[in-house]
Amino acid sequence: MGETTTDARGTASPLWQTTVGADPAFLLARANALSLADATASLEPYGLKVRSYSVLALAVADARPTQRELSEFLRLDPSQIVSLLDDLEQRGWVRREPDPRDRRVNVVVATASGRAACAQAREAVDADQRAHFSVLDDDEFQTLTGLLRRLAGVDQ
Amino acid sequence: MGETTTDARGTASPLWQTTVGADPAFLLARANALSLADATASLEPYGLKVRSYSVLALAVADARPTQRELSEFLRLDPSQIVSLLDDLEQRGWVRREPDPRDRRVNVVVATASGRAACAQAREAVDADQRAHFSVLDDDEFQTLTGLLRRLAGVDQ
DNA sequence: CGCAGATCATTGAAAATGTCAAAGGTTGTT
DNA sequence: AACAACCTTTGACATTTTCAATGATCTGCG
Repeated sequence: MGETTTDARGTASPLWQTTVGADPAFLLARANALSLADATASLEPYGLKVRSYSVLALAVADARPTQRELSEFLRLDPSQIVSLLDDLEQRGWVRREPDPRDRRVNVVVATASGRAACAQAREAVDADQRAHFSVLDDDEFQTLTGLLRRLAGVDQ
Repeated sequence: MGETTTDARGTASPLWQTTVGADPAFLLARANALSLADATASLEPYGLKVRSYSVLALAVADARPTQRELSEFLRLDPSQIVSLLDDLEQRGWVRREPDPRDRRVNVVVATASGRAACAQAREAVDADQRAHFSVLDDDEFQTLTGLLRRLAGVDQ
C-alpha cells in the first residue's frame, strides 16, 4: 500500500512530498484545476464553457449586470465580455438591453430559452460538482465554503 | 456599513448575492485567482512566474524529477516543460541531467545559484502569501489546508 | 450653456498559453 | 532482430490574455 503509482484521477507522485505539497497556494491551484476540468466537462454537452456559463448564470439570476460589472466580477478584460456576450446573444440565450439611465451601458438579461438552457446545464454541473466535492462530508463542505468565502473576499 | 462600493482589493459587488456567490467551485476559482495574482506580483522582481518558480522549487527540493514527472505533476504539456527548463537553464538556475538508468529521460537538478535565487524568491512569496491568508487564523488555516489536500487528492 | 475629462462598449493587434501531431533516440518485449 | 511503447523536442495551430485606440455618452465645472 502507498506506492508511487500514477493513479487514475491524476494524482499520487513523490513530488507531493516536497515543500510545494504543503503550500496552500499550490493546493488551491490544484483543487481549482480539478474542479474546473470537471465543470468544463460537465458543460461541454451544452456548448458552454465555464466562462459563458458564469455569464449566463448571472443573467439568469436577474442581477441585470452591466458589461463592466461582469468584467470586474469575473476578472476578465471588457473585450472578453464582448465576445462572450456576442456568443450567448447569437444563440438567443441573452440580450443586451440599453440602460435608459445611462446610454453608454448595456444591461445583460436572460431570455426564456437562456433560462431553460441554464437550468439544464446547472443540473449537470451541480451533480458533477457534488460528486467532485464528495470526498468531504457535509460539515467539512460547509467549513470549506465558509473559509473560501473569506479568502475570496465575498463579504467586504 | 455594508454598501455596494467596489472596494480597493477588487471585491464587493451585488453579483455576490446571486447563486454563484455560494457556489464552491466559483469561490475556489476566485480564491485561487487572488492568490495567483498575489504570487505573480511577488515573483515579478525575481524574473520568475508562478510556473517557473514551481519548477525551480521542485528542483531545489532535490526531488530530481524527470520532465514527464514535472509535466504530470504541474498538469502542463510536455512541450511547456521544455520551454520552462530552457529558460531556467539559460539563467543557470537548473540543469538537465541525463539519467544513466534511462537515456531517454532527463532529471532536473538545481544549481547553487538556482538555490540562492529560489531562497530569495521563496522568502518574498511566502511573506506575501502569509499576508494574503491572514484573513484566517492559524486554526482556520490548518483546516483549510487539510481540506484542500483532500480535494487536491494529495494523499492517495 | 458649452467644454474637458472620465467612463463604457467595441474593435483590432500583439503577446502569451494551450493543444496536438510528428520525429529521433531509447527501452523493454517478443 | 523487430516491434511497440516511451521521453524529449520541435513546430504548427488555436485559444486566451493584454493593451491601446475609438466613438458615444455622461459628469462636473466655469
